[in-house]
Amino acid sequence: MSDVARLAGVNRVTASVALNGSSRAGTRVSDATRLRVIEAAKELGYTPNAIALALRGQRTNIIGYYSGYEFLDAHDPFNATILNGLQRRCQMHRQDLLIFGSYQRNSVEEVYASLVNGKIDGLILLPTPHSPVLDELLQSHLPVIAVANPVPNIASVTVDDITGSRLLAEYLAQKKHQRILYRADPGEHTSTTRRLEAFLEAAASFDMDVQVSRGEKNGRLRAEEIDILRTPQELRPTVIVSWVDSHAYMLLEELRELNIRVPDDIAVVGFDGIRLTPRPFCALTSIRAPWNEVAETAVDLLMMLIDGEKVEQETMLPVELAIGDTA
Amino acid sequence: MSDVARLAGVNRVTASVALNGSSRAGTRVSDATRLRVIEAAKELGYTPNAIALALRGQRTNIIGYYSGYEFLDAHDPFNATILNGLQRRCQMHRQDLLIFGSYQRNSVEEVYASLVNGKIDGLILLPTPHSPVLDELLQSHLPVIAVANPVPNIASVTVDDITGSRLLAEYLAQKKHQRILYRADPGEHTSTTRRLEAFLEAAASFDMDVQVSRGEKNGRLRAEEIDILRTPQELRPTVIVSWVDSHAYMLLEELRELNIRVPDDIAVVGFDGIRLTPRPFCALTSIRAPWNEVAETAVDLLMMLIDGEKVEQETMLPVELAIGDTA
DNA sequence: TTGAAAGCGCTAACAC
DNA sequence: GTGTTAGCGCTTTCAA
Repeated sequence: MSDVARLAGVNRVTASVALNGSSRAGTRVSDATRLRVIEAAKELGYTPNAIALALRGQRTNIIGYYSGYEFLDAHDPFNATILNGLQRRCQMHRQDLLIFGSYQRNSVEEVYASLVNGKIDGLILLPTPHSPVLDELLQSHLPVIAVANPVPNIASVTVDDITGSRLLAEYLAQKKHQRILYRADPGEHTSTTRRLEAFLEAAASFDMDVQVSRGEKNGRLRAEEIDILRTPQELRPTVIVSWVDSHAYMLLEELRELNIRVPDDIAVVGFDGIRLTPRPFCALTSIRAPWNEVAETAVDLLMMLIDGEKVEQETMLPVELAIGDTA
Repeated sequence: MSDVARLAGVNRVTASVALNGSSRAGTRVSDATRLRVIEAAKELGYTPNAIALALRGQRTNIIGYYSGYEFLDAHDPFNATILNGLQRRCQMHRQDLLIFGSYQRNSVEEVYASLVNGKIDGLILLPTPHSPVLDELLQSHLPVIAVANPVPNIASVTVDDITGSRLLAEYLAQKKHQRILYRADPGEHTSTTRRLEAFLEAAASFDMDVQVSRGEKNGRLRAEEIDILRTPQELRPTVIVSWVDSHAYMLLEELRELNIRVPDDIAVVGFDGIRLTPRPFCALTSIRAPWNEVAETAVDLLMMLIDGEKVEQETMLPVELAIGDTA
C-alpha cells in the first residue's frame, strides 16, 4: 500500500481512505486524488492484507465450525448437510468458514487455545456430551452458537425432537404396533435424550410396550438385540425405532443378512429424514429434520452475537413425518 | 502478554522469549524467570494471538480449499472424500482448513482477492476448466496444488485415468461387449478428457464400437440417449460407461424406471469407486480411485511448497478395477 | 541474562 | 482536503 501511495503521490493513509471509502471521520479525499489512487492500486495489483486488517479491526471475518471431539466425517449425511448450510450462509454474510476437525490427540487446553486465538470471530459448535471445552468456552468471550444439541448457557439451534418423537409414536400406534424396540443413542446427547424420553411418554399414552436398547457407537446389532429378534414372532417387537437414520440403514442391511424382511417381518423407522444421493436400497420411514436450516440459522444468529446483539437461548425448528417403505 | 510480563515483573519481550522458547538468537532467559513467566501466563489464562503472530511471521498456518466455481456439495461422495482427506492431513501438519465454497455471484477479481489476501498460506484447488482465476493464481506467489485435474504450470495430484480406462476396456472386452455407449463429462476437465481418450484408444484396440454422448450437467438421460436405449436389443449398446460413479447411479435409477434390467439387458460401469454409506441399492462396477490419498498427498505437497521446496509437476496415484453387480 | 527499538500492514483520531 | 501520530500483539535484532 505504501507503493500505491507513492505511485499516486500521496500519503499512505490518504491512499487507505481513498480506497476503502471509510470517510466517516474528518478525513476526506478529493475525487481526483481518489481516482489517482484507485488507478495506482489497479496498476500495482494491490490487494488489501486481511491479516493486517484483522489485527487492526479485531475481526477476521472467519467463523469456525467445531464438531466436538469426533472426526468430522463429511460422508455422514448429517455432517454433510450441516456443512452445506454453513457454507451457503457464510458466503451470504461474506464470512470465511474454518473447519476444526478431529482433535482426538490434542489436549483440552490445545483445542481451547486454537479456538480462542483470534483466528475466528465466532464459533458454531456441535456439542458432545460432557465436552470439557464447553466449560472453558463459557468463560471466554468468544461468541458461540450450538447446533442440534441444546446446551445450558449457550444459545442453540435445534429441531423439535419432542414433536418428532410424538409423530412417530402416533404413526406407529395408528399402524397397530404394540411391541417396540427403541435403539437409543449410545452417547448421551441432550437432543437424543429428550427424543427418547418424549417417545417413551407418547408410547405409554398409546399403551405400547417399549424396550430400550443402548447399542454400540458403530450402530451394529449387539448379541442381546439379535436374541430379541430371534424370539417367536408373536412375542418379539413388531417395529424397531432407531434414534438416527444412519444406524437404521445399517440395521436394514443386518436384517437382510438375518433373513428378516422389512416391513413384513418387522418395521423400521429412523430420525433425520435426510434425502440421500445416490438413493439407498430402500426409503426409510423417518422424521424429517431441517438440518440445513439449522445450520443456516446458526450462522445468522452467530453473526448477531458477533455484532453484539442478543439472541434467544434456544431456537427450535419444526420437523415432519416422512413415510417411506419400511414402516 | 503485557499483563503476563507485568505480573512476572519482566519486559514484554522477555516474557515472549520465555514462553515460546525460540531462544535461537542471543536472547536467553534464566530458568527462574521462565518459570515465573509461565506461572503468570497460566494464572492469566494467556493465549497467544494467532493474528498478531500471522502478521509478524507472514504465516497463518491456515490452508485453503477452493473447489472451483461450483458449490462445494459435501453430499457428493467425491467432495466428501476429499474433505476428509484434507482434514486429516491438515491436522497432522497442525494447519487449519479454510473452505472456500461457492462463489457463483462474485467476480473473478473478488475471488482472486479473497484467495491472496494473506489469510491462507497455500491453496488446494479443484480446478474447473477455463477458470479465469487460474491465470491470476499463476501470477501470484501463493503456493497452489491442484487435485484431480492436471493443470499446466501448477503442481497437481491426480489419479491414473489412463490405466483406469484401459482396465475398464479390457474387462468389457473380456466380457464380450461389442457396442458401448460412453457417457462423457459435459464439462471438459483435463482428467476426464484423458479418461475418455484412453478408453477410446483401448476400445479400438479390442475392436469395440464406442458411441460417445456428452450429457447434461445433472446426469439425467437426454432424449437422444433414450432413443438409443430403445433401439432393438441386437443393435443397441450392451454396456454404458459413465465418466463418474454418481451419474452412473442416477442412470441406474432411470434404467429401472424404463424397465431396462441391469446387467441382464444392459451393463453399467462407472469411475470413482467410492464406497458409500448407507450402501446404495446395488454395487456398481467401477474403477476405484484413491481420492483420500489424493487429498492427503496434496496437503503434503502444499506444505513442501510453503516451506520453499520444489515438488513434482504431477503426482499420479494408481487405480484398480472394482467389480460389482452391474457389469 | 535482560531490555530497547523497529516493524509486520493497516486505519481511527486528530491537527494542519 | 491532506498529512501526522499512535497502536492492534507479537518477535527478531541488537545493545546493555
